[in-house]
Amino acid sequence: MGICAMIDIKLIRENADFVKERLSHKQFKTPETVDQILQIDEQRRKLQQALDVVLNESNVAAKSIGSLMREGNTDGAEALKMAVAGLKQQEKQIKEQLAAAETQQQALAIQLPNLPHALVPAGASAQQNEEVKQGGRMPALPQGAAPHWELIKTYDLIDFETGAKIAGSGFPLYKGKGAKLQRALVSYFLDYNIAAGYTEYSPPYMINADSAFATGQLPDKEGQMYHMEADSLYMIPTAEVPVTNVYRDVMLKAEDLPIRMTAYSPCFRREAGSFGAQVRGLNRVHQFEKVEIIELVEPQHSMQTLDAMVAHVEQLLQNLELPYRILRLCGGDMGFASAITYDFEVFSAAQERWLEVSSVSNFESFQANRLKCRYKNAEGKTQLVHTLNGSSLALPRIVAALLENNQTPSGIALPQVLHSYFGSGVIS
RNA sequence: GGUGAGGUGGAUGAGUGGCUGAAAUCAGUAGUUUGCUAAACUGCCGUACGGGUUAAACUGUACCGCGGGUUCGAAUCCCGCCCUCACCGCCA
Repeated sequence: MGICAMIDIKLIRENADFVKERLSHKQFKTPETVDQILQIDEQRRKLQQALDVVLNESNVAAKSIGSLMREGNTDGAEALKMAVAGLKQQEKQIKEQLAAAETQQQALAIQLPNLPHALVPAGASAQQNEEVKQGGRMPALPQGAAPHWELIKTYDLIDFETGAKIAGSGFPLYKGKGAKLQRALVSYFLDYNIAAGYTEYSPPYMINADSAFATGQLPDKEGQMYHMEADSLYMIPTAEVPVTNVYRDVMLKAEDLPIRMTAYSPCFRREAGSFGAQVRGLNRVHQFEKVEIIELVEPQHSMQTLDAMVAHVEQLLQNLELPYRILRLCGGDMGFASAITYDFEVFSAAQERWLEVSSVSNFESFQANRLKCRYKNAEGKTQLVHTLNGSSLALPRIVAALLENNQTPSGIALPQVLHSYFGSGVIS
């Protein structure tokens, strides 16, 4: 078993200071981990070399014994067997040490998050995120406009109490026009993505540990996922996990790229410890609907692809006629596996709050390294692909904003693009 | 859940203890030939981690679903597990 760092071990060996500098941007608090990795790595390689020598001696001896046997020289073969007897013991001993070193190095290596891209602003928390753009028109709501949880009651769209009875708090029960609105949004989002060239997938909603590790949910976000202990499966926190894992352990050709996938799925998140005033209604739930886009591209194109994905999501928000802003996340607010992330927020006018509805990230080779998803580049060299993904879009907060921003005395006026999907232009 | 068959390189697929890192075919690739297209012929063509080199060459080790075991030596024998396929049972 090799060492599976998310960051290339060669980069750490050759440029430890650069790695530390970038990690500090991501608020990584223990730069000494890098030095520890280097130290263990050196040790590990020495052991590996020692083991190779011993194994080589065994292999050579075994071949000689084979020839002696074939010549009928049993005495010579027996003598050589005796002579070689000690090698086994040595082999066993070195193997144990090597395994220990590998385990140790692996344990350290998986603690390192992906390195942030040069564009990523410094900063420790959401306050330092950089607003790159605002768009859409702010609605002018009358005094006393209702927040979405009241509108949901008014139009009988979601029964939170019964959802709580069935499963627990944070598991909304959509009904009637609420359920239909969900379906309309999912269909519209998928069609919009398909029209842009993404291939639709409908993945498993549970994943095994290998898949969760490959995209970076394990070990970093173990506590965020629902775990089915009896079957060693996790409920997906996002379609990103099953869909990206389509290409785990796959060798691609350059002409296969880019690979562009979209998938609808429910998403399950424990959201442990995040109760409070800010989580009313649809602001934060344990189960929600989302449509995801995922791309696998050649490394030299990934930043351009990221921009294209951002533009794609932005257009979708414009089509929904929602006021939005785009944030470039600072190092401290970014995910573990991401090199650069743009968040999309819509303004939910009655709550007067910005709600995150999409997060578009370039993971560069971090996920691909864990996925072992590689391709042969133009020079015929094997190289890791770059992976990217984003939501287009997550439903509940879109629903919240649509309800709040479009409330009128005669009902909720839906944006034009949804009319055919919803079968009507208004929720009344 | 039961029974049976099977998991080998990018693909198909041979291989039941040493000369097999793995036949053959296809795909790929470099070249030769032919007036183009097509075809034919020849060479090359797995991955990972090391050593070595300016870079190569060269070289060590590991890998034939995964993990153990037997053996001087395992794709090949033994044990456990996973997965796939077929049939049966159960079931939306």
